[in-house]
Amino acid sequence: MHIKLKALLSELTQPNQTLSSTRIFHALIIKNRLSQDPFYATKIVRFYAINNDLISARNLFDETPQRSIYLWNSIIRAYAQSHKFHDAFMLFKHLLISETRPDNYTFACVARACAERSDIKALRILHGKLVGFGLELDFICSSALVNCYSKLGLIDEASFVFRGIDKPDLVLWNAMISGYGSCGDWTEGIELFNTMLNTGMWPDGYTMVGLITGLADHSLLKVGETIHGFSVKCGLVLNDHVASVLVSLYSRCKNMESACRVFDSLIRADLISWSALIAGFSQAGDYVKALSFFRELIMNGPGPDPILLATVLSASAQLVTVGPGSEIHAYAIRHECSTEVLVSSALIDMYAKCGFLGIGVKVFENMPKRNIVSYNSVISSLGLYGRAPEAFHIFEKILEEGLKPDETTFVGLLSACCHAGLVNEGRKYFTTMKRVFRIEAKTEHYIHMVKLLGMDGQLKEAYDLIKSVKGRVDVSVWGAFLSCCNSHKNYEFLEVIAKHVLENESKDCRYSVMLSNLLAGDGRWDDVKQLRGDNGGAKGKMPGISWISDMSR
DNA sequence: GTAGGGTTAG
Repeated sequence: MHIKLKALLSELTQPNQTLSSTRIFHALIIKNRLSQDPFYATKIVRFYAINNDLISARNLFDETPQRSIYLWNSIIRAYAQSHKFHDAFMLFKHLLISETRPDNYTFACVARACAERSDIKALRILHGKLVGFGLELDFICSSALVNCYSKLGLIDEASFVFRGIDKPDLVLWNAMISGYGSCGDWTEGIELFNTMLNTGMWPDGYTMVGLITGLADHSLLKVGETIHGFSVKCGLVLNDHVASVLVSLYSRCKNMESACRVFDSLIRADLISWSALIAGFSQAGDYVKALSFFRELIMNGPGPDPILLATVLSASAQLVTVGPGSEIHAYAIRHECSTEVLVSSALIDMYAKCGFLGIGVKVFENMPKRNIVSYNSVISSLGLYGRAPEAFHIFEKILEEGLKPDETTFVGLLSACCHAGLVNEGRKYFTTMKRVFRIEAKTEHYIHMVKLLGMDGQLKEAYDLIKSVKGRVDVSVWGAFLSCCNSHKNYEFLEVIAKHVLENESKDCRYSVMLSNLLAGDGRWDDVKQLRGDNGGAKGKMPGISWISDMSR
């Protein structure tokens, strides 16, 4: 009988085993009176955990009198992995007062739970306990600690743990390198990488991923390319994980040519790589390509998930045609994920931007569960159509629900005020945001307030508001002010505006166009000519149309 | 004990 059970067990260990096969196995174990055996109990607990049946897992744990450390670890891990951290910690506490001694895996698992719930205090206590058990030099514990400390931004503590280890293994090196990577300290990461190579340790895919993940912007693209080149040169297999990180790196930097090249080299691209590529095209503004890759994925690739659907919906919103977006909506309905918060929020926005506010509102009303993003979506959408009172009403609902409005909520509200020309309401929300909700005003908020005041002719007030900003004022705020001065033909603030716009000249030529309009309005033709002649980089980009229209005015 | 993608703000 045992042999038969062992055979069944190995069959169950296959990745595609299900909850029902676990139940059958459990029943068999009970029938053979083996359920008291911690070995089988552990296996079944793990199977239940994989199938998200924590209740059965817990029942079995409770019913097993002899609890090996494997059994304890399995049930603790089961809770931790489904983010039931409180239960995981309670069990851990029970374990500590039981006769069983926790092992390195227990500490590693609980440490990870601390990191996932951002509980620095608990992690430190755990660290102390682990030292008490004499596990501070254990590779598994210390790599878990290095990971957790760096995930919580405590890179110095991570490095302290790392330096305490005499001859780190590859996983520990990788943990420390990716710690530096994830906190953006790529110079330290590369230095450590060199040290590692000097000790004779050979990198693997994890090392490369760790090195590259922190590189996010254009200035670091070269570094990424060098690392990419290094791994190819050293004959390191560009396994799909490394390749997918590269796809994501190149996509983030909007270098879609390289992203595609690496993507094509993938033997079998998984959902994450597809998503990185599609998001890359979308962020680079190539929405059509993003959607065509999405179509290809639907036909040949893995099934999309809510995250990807939200990405492609935002891409189709940018196209301002409802066709692609509603096709995606239909797809989402067919696959029963149209009511996911992520998907619905993107749907509301897409319908509103494509001219179908009503459908967007319907989607909102049909949502079984909402979060602040969904509320923000509907507020901005209503605002976009000038339906400010309804947007205000949604805001009240947020408060009734006990949700916390965020920065974006107020961007939406202020934009609604702008679209409806409600200066006093805008002022009120701006103050409430700062005083009641302690949200600091950001560029977007200032843009809307400046527009709101400026369009109402309160140019002096708008100017005072800009001057009250602590720190750097983004050129777009000056741009908003400039456009108000233009429409009121007010030349009082011309000099100060010109100063700020010209400082940011190369960034965006729209502002110099508007500035030349203002100058022209004031009859300062020499300045206009100078602006057109002396603006270096922006020169070629400056459209001639505003110039011509101003001359003929 | 180690890896990658995300919605709202015109």
